[in-house]
Amino acid sequence: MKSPAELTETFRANGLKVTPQRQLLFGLMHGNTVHPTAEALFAEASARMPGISLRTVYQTLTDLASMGELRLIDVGTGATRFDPNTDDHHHVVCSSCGEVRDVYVAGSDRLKVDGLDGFRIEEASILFSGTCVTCASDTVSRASARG
Amino acid sequence: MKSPAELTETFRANGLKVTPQRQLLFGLMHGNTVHPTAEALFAEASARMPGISLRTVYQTLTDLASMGELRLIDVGTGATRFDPNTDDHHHVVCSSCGEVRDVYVAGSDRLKVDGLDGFRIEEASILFSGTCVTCASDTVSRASARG
DNA sequence: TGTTAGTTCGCACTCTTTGCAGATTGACAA
DNA sequence: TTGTCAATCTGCAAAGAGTGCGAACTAACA
Repeated sequence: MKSPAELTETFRANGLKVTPQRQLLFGLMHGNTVHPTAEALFAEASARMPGISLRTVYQTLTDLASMGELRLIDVGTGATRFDPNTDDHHHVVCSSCGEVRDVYVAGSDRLKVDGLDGFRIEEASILFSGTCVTCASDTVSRASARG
Repeated sequence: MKSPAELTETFRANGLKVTPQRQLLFGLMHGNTVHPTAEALFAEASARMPGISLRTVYQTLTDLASMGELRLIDVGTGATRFDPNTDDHHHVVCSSCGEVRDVYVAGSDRLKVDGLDGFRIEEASILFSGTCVTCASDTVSRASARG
């Protein structure tokens, strides 16, 4: 995703207005690596700008996504997550706490794939799931406590 | 997924009852390759057993999934889809009509993956998305019709 | 400073799925 | 065949995640 300053340019160039709400969201998303949900972003935004609406958060996020400035990701935890990293990458999700991290995969061009006949493929996404360190150690702690 | 007869055994062995509703759903899912949603299955079931409730469809599907007899898949089209194919496989979804097909991938063990440090990975799923033949030809037809 | 088109916000509403509780009914024993 | 009891079924309410809409507001530019 571009920097807040660049996005300001881009928005104006596209006939879109740059409002305080949008600037706030540009800032909250820029360099954000936690893959927040709209609700999480709304909480952060509300802390800095009381009164901002969840509707506006969804609106702006959708706009950014349709401009290709951020990616919508669905890791199966219910709510869509937003990722300002537009590099070619994939994700890993902790099935316990839902934490999401970026994953880079090389060599996918050498995979032998069977069953795509008839499809014109536009995208391939790989989602790893497992347990993050924090949740793994929590489990160990609880196990020790139990026995 | 096991055959309806085998599932009957398994259910009884696990202290679960085999009701007409469940038998119907066993039959509808066995060998089913369309990856139906609960709603779609409910429609089929209703045609054969008027009065069956959507709640029961969800219940039974969830039971089968927790017994490992079918997989819950989320291709980002809104509703969860159910897959009786429990082989190690992946999926491709048509971004236009939502059709889902099974895909077999070999060589994934040779991928170079960066970013999984700290995670104990339990699963990796690959989701291809693109346009199916039907939708591709529809697009062509419409384009021709337009001129 | 005025005009106007783009925005914001809140509310109602859709969609998918789950929780609950009373009415039913398999499964097994007598 | 009958009885018992836990498992099930069904309908309805409700939760979570988004989206459509319209009135009030405001950024952008003349």
